[in-house]
Amino acid sequence: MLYLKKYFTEGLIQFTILLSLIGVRVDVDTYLSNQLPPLREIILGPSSAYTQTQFHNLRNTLDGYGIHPKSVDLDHFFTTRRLLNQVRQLDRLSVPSTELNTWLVHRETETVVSTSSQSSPSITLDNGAGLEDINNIDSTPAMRGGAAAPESTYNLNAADSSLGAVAPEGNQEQGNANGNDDLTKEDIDLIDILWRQDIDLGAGREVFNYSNRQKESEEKPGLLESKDRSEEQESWRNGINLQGSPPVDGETGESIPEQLPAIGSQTSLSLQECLRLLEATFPFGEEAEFPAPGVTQEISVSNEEAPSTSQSLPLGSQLPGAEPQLDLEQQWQDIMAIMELQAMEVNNTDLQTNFSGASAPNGTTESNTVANFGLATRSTPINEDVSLHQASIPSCSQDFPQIFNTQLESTSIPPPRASMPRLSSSNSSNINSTFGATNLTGIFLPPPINGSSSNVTSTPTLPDPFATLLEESMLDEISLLDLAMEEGFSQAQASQLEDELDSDSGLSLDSSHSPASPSSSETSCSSAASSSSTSATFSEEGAVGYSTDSEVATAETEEGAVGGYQSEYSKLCRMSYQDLSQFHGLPQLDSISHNHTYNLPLSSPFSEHPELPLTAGKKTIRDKHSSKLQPPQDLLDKHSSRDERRARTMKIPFSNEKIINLPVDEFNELLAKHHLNEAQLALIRDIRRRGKNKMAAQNCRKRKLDAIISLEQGVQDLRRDKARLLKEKMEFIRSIRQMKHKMQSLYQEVFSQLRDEEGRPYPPSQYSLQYSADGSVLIMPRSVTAAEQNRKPEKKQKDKKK
DNA sequence: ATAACCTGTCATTTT
DNA sequence: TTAAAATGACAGGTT
Repeated sequence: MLYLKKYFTEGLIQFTILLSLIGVRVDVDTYLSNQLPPLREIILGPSSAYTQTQFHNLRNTLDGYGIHPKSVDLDHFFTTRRLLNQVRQLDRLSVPSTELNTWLVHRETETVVSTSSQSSPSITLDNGAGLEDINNIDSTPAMRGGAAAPESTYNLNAADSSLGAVAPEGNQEQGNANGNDDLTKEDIDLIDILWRQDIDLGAGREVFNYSNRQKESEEKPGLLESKDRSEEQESWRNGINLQGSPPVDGETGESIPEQLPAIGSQTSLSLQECLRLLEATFPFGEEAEFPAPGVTQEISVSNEEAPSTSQSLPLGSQLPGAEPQLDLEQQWQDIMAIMELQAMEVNNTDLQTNFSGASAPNGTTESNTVANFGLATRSTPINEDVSLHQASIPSCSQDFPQIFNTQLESTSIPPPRASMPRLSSSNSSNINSTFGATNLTGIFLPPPINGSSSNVTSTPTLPDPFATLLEESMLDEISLLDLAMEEGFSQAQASQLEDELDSDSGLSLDSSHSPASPSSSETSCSSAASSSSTSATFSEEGAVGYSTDSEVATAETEEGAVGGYQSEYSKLCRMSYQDLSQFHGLPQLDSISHNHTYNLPLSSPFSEHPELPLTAGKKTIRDKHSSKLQPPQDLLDKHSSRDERRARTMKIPFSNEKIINLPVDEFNELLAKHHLNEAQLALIRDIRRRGKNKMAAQNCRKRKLDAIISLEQGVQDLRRDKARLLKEKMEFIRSIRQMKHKMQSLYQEVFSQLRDEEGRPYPPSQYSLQYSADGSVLIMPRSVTAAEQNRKPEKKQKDKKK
């Protein structure tokens, strides 16, 4: 056993080292802790869960993944674990409104992660599970190394909050690095109001094709970077301005200031920027002209944040009739889009650069902001890019629900037909093609991707403990299953990725199975052992009735029975090994067996000296090592249990086995048959009590292990179910998205074919199609639409279609 | 020498 | 109410 363990462990270590050299990250702990009892036991020894003290230990290995309770890292570990659990709850279906905030946090933290950790792209793929955690961790003294990045993220938050406060008061806390992660309801409402204003403005801007948006979104990460790194900022700005400004200027001219509501006039620069960013992010967004003071930093930050807020919040608010389910759905879409983008970004840095280079007419008046946008982070870490995309693309996916209200409205400049189809096509192409490039390897094989695509700067800033923590906490904690699920999540749209997804799901299933398979193997082991010892077990359990014939047979059966008790646990395997070894007479293992003498069938039931045969039976095994000089009696005593020795001393005329296993009636008869003194009777009763209790203890421990095993199995089953459900959800979301795509195209088609009384097409900037409750479609002026959204649905009908 | 583990035992509770 | 079973806690032995 020891040798096996040693060799096995060493082999694993060597193999792991080899894999790590190749670049494959191998996390042994994951596999060990992933409910692989046999494997774990082989390496680590018998299940620690079997120890009773472990049962009372909340931090036992079952949950602690092998961390010793006394470990110094334990608190840290559990803190991490708690945070991870919190984040893990994010993927629950019931997403409360606060969830939104969490996601915002997630994005920020992601930025942090990206800046700080280059070596763990896989983390970004997670649903942000580790991000928040990471963020928190980052705030710990040990992680101060990455302080710069978090600050920027907090700035984002601050800007965001200020953004929300813009309407009433203006920016107040822009630059502060406060922890205002959460959007208050007021903020949300304000954003919503702004959003509606945007729509009301009627200034269409369909010009935005997807590539533009994407470009902007890609550039956004640069904002964060730029803020953190002033030097790079300058140089980058210059270069970026060249790229980014032209498109922006083109767009600015189209705005319609007059229609701005009072709130619009109140809005400050940051608000404007926010709106602009919203527009950039959302194709349906309107371009509103606001006085543009020269504020760059905060603005850029706010811009950064704005999309994220607008993503989730305004959508729900903007669709008054939308059920909460839709909101959830959209949030899920957000998540999905985020994941997709992350996946995209990981592999598509080249595309990013291309996009940034290929500027499309993108209307923002302010060169500063443009410059910020233009910062297109070529040298920025991938993760940052990813985060940016998270901000932008999800919005794209989200705009679909609003197609009817907003998307076509905003085309004052470009020809709607051309722009819209292009948009959709580009969108789809991006989603499909780009995602097609997504690769699981990118997730699991961070090193090459990182090295190729992103700067090394972030890596050094990341302390080793941080990286270690990330990897361990993220990969181990979240587990391959979750990770795989998340990945599958991210790849939902790409049919091409289906295979990967499957393989991925296969991976996840494997991971989920791997725990199960071991258990199965374990059970098989146990079953084998139990099968071998089943009869023995029965004989023993039935031994209460107590009928054993031959000593040897009983001895073996008893031994087997002992193993059989625990056969179902990992321990059983060991026990069975023992038994086998004993059966084969392996000398080195003989000493392993403890004194189970009480279990040993002492002999023929009615033999006056049961111990002799018993000890003889055991002697055959043990004597090989035990001193040969010992007299038989010593051996007998030595290998007998205390009770046996006592019984022998007291000259009890029958075997302990009978004392223990006989039914009460027979036991009483037996006592009555013999004339025994008080001492003998007391001893016999003690022997019986202890023997019974001994078996009871064994059963009790067995039950404990059974319970633990069943719980583990239940956890595995639940994980599998979770993975399956998530996969199904992914598919549903994908189909919904496809349907929305179709809807969009149909909308365009219908709208383009509409003609007024004079045969002229309706300008998309002024009219939009609205669904009525009865299923008919109305074309309505934008103003009406906006007003309707705000209050009552008064319908000015024009044409009715279908 | 020590820690971890296993098993038996006792005291107590539960059945 | 009692016996048996169950269980927590501890001790001793083994690795």
